[in-house]
Amino acid sequence: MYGQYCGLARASDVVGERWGLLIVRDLLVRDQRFGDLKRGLPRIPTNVLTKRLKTLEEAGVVERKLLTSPRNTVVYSLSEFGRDLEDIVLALGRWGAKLLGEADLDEIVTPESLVMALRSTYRPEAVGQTSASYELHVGDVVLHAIIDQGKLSVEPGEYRGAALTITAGPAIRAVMAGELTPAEAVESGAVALEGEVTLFDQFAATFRI
Amino acid sequence: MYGQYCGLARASDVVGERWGLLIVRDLLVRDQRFGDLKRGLPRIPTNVLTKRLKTLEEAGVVERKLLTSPRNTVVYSLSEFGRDLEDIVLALGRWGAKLLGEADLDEIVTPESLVMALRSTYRPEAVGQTSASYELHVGDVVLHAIIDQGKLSVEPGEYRGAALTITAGPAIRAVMAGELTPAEAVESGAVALEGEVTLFDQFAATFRI
DNA sequence: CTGGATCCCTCACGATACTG
DNA sequence: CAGTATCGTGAGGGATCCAG
Repeated sequence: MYGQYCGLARASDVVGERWGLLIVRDLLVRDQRFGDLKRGLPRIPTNVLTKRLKTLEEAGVVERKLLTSPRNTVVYSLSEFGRDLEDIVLALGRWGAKLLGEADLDEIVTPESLVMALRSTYRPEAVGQTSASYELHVGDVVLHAIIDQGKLSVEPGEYRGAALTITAGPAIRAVMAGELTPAEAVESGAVALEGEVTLFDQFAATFRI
Repeated sequence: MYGQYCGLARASDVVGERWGLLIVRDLLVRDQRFGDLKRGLPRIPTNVLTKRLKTLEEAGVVERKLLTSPRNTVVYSLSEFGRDLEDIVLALGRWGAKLLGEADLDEIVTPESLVMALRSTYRPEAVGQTSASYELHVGDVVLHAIIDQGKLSVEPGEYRGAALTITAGPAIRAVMAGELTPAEAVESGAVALEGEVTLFDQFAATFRI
């Protein structure tokens, strides 16, 4: 399509089209059904989603699995080749995060986007070999991050027993970008804490744009 | 444009549009004038190139410089922020290289694409602390790679005094992918060597898809 | 209800010609 | 050389509809 015999051109063909990498992002968090993807990417037309999934499948990035367990449904899953995109998606998300200012009013945050945001901004050197656990609420989105001896796991959903529960709006980005100190964020009411509130400083140091 | 408050979505806005990353690729090799970019990307319409350059400039990825030295001309150059894309472009090119089969007849190889191909497939562990220098000819494209104590430099153009000069077609990919042994490639005439021909084995081990 | 297919409209892209 | 102008086409956006 670009007329170039070049790896980057081939990659652009497969995952460089509109919506392509966002679909991969969501699949990196967990397997998804068609409707899940549509819910996570509300602005994508269904015909485009269908087309992208077909392209990705033909390129060996995505696998289409038929589930018979509850009833016949389709699940989309990344192949091993597709999973190789993880570091690239994380790096590109980290790069693009520097372009994030305030959120537009019509912009949403999804569980998948936030999970990848935390995974991409994680700084192992900030935590050393310590451990911690956070439950994060941003709007309706709930996810949790567990750091076990320096190893990070971020997943969607609640985590009972999190050491610290953080409730915030998109302003959480300002904290992660260092534009707002943790103390200021709490004071202004932009962030609410529950649990070991002193851990919030560590959170802000651990996830950094 | 995607309705998501997400770093990856912002990155897709800026460099994810058609031709975007290929323009960045070419600028990673060297500063380029409008005509240089057009020559390196023959299939891009000039109005699209104009638009992309404007988008990239507004995002702070590209800087537009006015040269007065020979005469008034414009040169496009990556900003520091734009240079941060280097590892991502290399990784994505490496990933996409796995999708490269035979070249289509209408596909071209440019100096920029080949330079980045070598940079992205370089395996430092294959050379250790040794040194070597290669001049590579693929079609009309000439470039050279110099490895000095394990440190790689790949640039367009000739290099007088290269230890080994390699002349090949797109089949050089098959060697780098391990589908063709260096010996087979030479025997079949797909690759011609000049200089320290025994170095070709090392070349094939050093640049690996 | 899920997993799409279809329709229609718009706009971005592609090709080419032209200008300061 | 560095774009701008014009115009045709195809892909994307949005809503609705349909089959299992």
